[in-house]
Amino acid sequence: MFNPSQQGYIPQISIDCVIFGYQNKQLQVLVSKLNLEGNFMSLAGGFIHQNEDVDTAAYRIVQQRMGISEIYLDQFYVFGKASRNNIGFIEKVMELNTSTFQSKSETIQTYDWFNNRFISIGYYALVDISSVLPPKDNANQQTGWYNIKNMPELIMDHNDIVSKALESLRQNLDQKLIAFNLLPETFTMKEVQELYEAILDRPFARNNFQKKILDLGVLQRLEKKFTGAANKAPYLYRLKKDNTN
Amino acid sequence: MFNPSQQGYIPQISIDCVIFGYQNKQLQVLVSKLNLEGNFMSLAGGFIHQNEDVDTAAYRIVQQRMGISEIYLDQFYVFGKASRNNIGFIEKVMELNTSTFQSKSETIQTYDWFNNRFISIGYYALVDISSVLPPKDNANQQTGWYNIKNMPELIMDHNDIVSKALESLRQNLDQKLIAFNLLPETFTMKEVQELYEAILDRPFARNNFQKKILDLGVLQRLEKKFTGAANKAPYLYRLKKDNTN
DNA sequence: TATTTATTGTCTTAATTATAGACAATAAAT
DNA sequence: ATTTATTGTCTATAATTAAGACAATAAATA
Repeated sequence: MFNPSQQGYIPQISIDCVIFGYQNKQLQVLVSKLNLEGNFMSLAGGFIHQNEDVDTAAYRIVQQRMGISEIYLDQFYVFGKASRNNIGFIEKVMELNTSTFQSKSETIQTYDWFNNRFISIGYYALVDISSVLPPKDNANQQTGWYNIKNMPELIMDHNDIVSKALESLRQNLDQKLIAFNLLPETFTMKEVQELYEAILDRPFARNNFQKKILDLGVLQRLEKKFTGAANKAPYLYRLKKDNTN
Repeated sequence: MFNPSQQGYIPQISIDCVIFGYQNKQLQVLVSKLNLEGNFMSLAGGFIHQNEDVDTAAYRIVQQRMGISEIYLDQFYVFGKASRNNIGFIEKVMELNTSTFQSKSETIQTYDWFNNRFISIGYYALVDISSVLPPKDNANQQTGWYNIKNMPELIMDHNDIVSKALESLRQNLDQKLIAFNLLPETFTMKEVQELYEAILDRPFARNNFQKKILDLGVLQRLEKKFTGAANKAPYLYRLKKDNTN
């Protein structure tokens, strides 16, 4: 984000990624606290190399952040307001980081390309939280997963980007079968239901939900899961590897 | 498109607009033959001024082409392959336009910015063909409306852009009620049905289609339309001005 | 003027899908 | 052996969608 040069990047275009995870029966978004004085919370973002597909750049940005390579990504919207620049953000940063940035004029010159108006391409990523390392910066305790219902204030228009990403995720949920990207390899039907309830923020009837999901024909039933609870054990499921089987 | 300078434009970003119309019971797309030797057919495209919203730029591009101001527009996809540049296109143009472009090296320098890799933001527009002037360039007879089922070969990846635009239009048709933007102010139910059949490329049962559309509650029934045909005259409808009424 | 013809608007019925209710199966605690 | 909480699946009901039927009608035809 603070690469002081735009060498090799396409100017005035950025990518912002809303990384969704699922934990504690709630949809979560990965937010990074920037390594600066002041409470600057941000989505995973970056720029596009001259010889790089936009999709590839988005993968790179999320991979660097998450340390995993198999990631579900969807491009969902372009944020293109003329007023969309980093000036207000940079000014706040300089105000609170006088020791880091010597003089205002020098800073403005160094980050000149960054002060430009930027068009941002929005992507959302769906990751299985349980398969990634706890995404804490050593320095920044506040970096991590935030409940979508209780997001902190983010820099620039990142809160709007999160809202639009959630809207798109909800839209696509039934057409593409992407929710399973938020779950571990194997899962129970109840976990699927709770995930759908978290994403769509509404309850489902257990009996009918199970039928609907099984009728999709994309799940493979595995052995029962040992829970230790004093009741019938649920089956584990996983996505069929191949639809032709 | 052939502005020889990028003065004031955001570099390496373009907008391409798929302008949809409806005529002869078929969905049509507006295609322009470029004012050059050779059969270069293109979508309506352009660039974004530094101080202009991306949405505003798209409106400007379509308005300049259509000569009308009330236009329905939707941003639908970003085309961002690294290989997406104009070099192959420019080379073909130069090959066929030796008198216009003196020397190859000079041309390449003049259009240097244009030879860059470009990221294009796709919009589709829905216009009422009957309310716009016949969009013929005086010089270019081939400029005009083309049946979506019989598109000519377009420059660069414009055929792919059309395909993706149609896909998005179909997706949005039921959620947003945008089809009426393709019809004149007043229309019969049969015309609505034929429009839906053209867009979705499948038949609808007349009785149930009429019920479905009327149940939306967005249409206002007007007087009967005189057809002169030896049968019952159909009602005219128009969109309700205000949903609260 | 009565009849015919083609199309429109709407009603009724059938089929399908979604929602709600019911209950046996079961894993461990009592 | 009984109790308890949860799971998987069945049946019954409601709602929606699709198919069939028919009267209304505008102008041509007899």
